[in-house]
Amino acid sequence: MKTISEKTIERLIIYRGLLLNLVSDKVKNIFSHQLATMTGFTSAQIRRDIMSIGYSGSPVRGYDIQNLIKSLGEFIDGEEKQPVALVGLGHVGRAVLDYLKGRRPKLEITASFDDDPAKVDRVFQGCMCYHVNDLEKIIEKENIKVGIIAVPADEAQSVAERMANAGIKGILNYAPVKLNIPSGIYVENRDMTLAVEKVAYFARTASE
Amino acid sequence: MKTISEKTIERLIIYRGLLLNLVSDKVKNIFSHQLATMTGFTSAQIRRDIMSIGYSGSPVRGYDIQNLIKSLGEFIDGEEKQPVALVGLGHVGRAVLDYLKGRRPKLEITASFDDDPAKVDRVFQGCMCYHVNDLEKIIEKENIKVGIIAVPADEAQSVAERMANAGIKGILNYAPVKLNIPSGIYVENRDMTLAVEKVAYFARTASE
DNA sequence: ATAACGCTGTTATTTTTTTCACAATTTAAT
DNA sequence: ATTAAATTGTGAAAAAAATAACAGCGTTAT
Ligand SMILES: NC(=O)c1ccc[n+]([C@@H]2O[C@H](COP(=O)([O-])OP(=O)(O)OC[C@H]3O[C@@H](n4cnc5c(N)ncnc54)[C@H](O)[C@@H]3O)[C@@H](O)[C@H]2O)c1
Ligand SMILES: NC(=O)c1ccc[n+]([C@@H]2O[C@H](COP(=O)([O-])OP(=O)(O)OC[C@H]3O[C@@H](n4cnc5c(N)ncnc54)[C@H](O)[C@@H]3O)[C@@H](O)[C@H]2O)c1
Repeated sequence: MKTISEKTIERLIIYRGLLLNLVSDKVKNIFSHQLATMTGFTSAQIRRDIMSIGYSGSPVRGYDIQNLIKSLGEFIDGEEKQPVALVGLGHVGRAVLDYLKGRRPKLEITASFDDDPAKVDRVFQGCMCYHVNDLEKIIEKENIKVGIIAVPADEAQSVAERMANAGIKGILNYAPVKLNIPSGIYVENRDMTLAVEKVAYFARTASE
Repeated sequence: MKTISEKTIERLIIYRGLLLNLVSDKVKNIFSHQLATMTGFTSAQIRRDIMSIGYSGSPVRGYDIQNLIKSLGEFIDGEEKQPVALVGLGHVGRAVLDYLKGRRPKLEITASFDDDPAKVDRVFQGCMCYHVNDLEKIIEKENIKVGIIAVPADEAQSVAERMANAGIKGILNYAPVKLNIPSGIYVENRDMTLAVEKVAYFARTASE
């Protein structure tokens, strides 16, 4: 199968989210141009993206919503449920934990870690908080491949290294630092300062 | 001046953040290939980006760190301080407010809004929380052009419309919905589910 | 002075991503 | 059956982004 770009994956995820929100008994099908209006992408882009996962619609009828959701799901999520580890139960960690809870059946934060005695060994949102010392042990035992970093900036690198050692293959990093880890591990950075600065730049220059 | 792409802006912001973190009296200059190692971009890319804001380094010496930070700052931030409005003081809103506090001199959340009586008319991190009913009034009075949305998903569209009405030009949206607002307003979406799904996808497929 | 070095600035090239445009196809109407 | 209508799937074109390549220059060593 041809490799799919990061941008395409992002759009596919957007389509799936959108479709999940409009499931109804009334409408069974949807056209690429409708998805285009809803997302702001072009219809050609959408047809191409959907083509790339091997799903086919029908001319005249468009795409069958239920089947498309199913195909997108298989492509994005794979077969098995993916457990996720979260490190750092501060503001950000808690928001993330609350938010993901029950939202995607195939993704669940099954283990969290902190080094604050007030948090360790308690259960948050149904998720056990372990001491960060046990990180490798738990991640290996539960065969977790996805990690979220929500610790202060100067702890992030060390957490990332330990995740890498424990066999994590993808990291979502909320700390505002570039992580230095072996290639082969996918890292997605979500730096809030960057986001605000970017919006501020376009807000400022748009009006000139 | 030629218009600068979104991707370039993101990288410029990354360079600036990085340089701010390594300010020291020891090292005065930096080479494009050093920035390349630190960021993971190529040196050619970096020279090109820096060129695009009109800054020039010196052969042999590379870039003067202080001057480069200054040029990047002028380009990214502009002259004047930019006030920012935050709507929704839940988990996400609070994290954002705490986090941005004092981090960028030119960016400050000067007004926040909620509809929860327990929060309205109180001060959080030095930032006044107004009732969301007064949104237009305050935003217009303080001439705010940048807004952050951190309210529940089904409130986001209405908040966005009110922001647009009040003259906001850029929105950072943490709610997992596509906002429908007039063109000319820049919108940056930060959907956490999307981020986790993306990382999970690459974690899963990388190891195959 | 001058030569050698190693960098930047910038043009050219390549690669990737998006858009265009239309033949093929399915359905519904006649 | 035949026609008309409207959409998909996709090759081709265009646009955007990244990389490569190197001339020219400032610095340093000699
Ligand atoms: N991307 C964003 O939107 C955003 C917003 C705010 C903050 N941040 C960043 O996210 C990170 C967390 O922010 P926060 O506001 O939640 O901070 P916080 O201080 O509220 O939470 C940090 C948590 O990590 C725990 N911790 C500290 N060191 C640890 C370690 N070595 N191992 C395990 N746990 C450890 C602390 O006990 C605490 O519970 C910071 O790096 C911050 O800069 C990002
Ligand atoms: N992008 C992310 O990383 C991420 C993570 C978690 C949550 N979220 C999203 O961010 C948003 C906020 O999440 P949260 O966990 O902070 O939720 P929350 O419920 O903790 O906070 C929402 C806040 O908005 C206020 N509010 C509600 N309606 C309002 C209105 N009409 N006007 C003004 N204020 C109003 C509430 O009083 C509350 O203080 C949600 O849309 C959620 O889906 C995003």
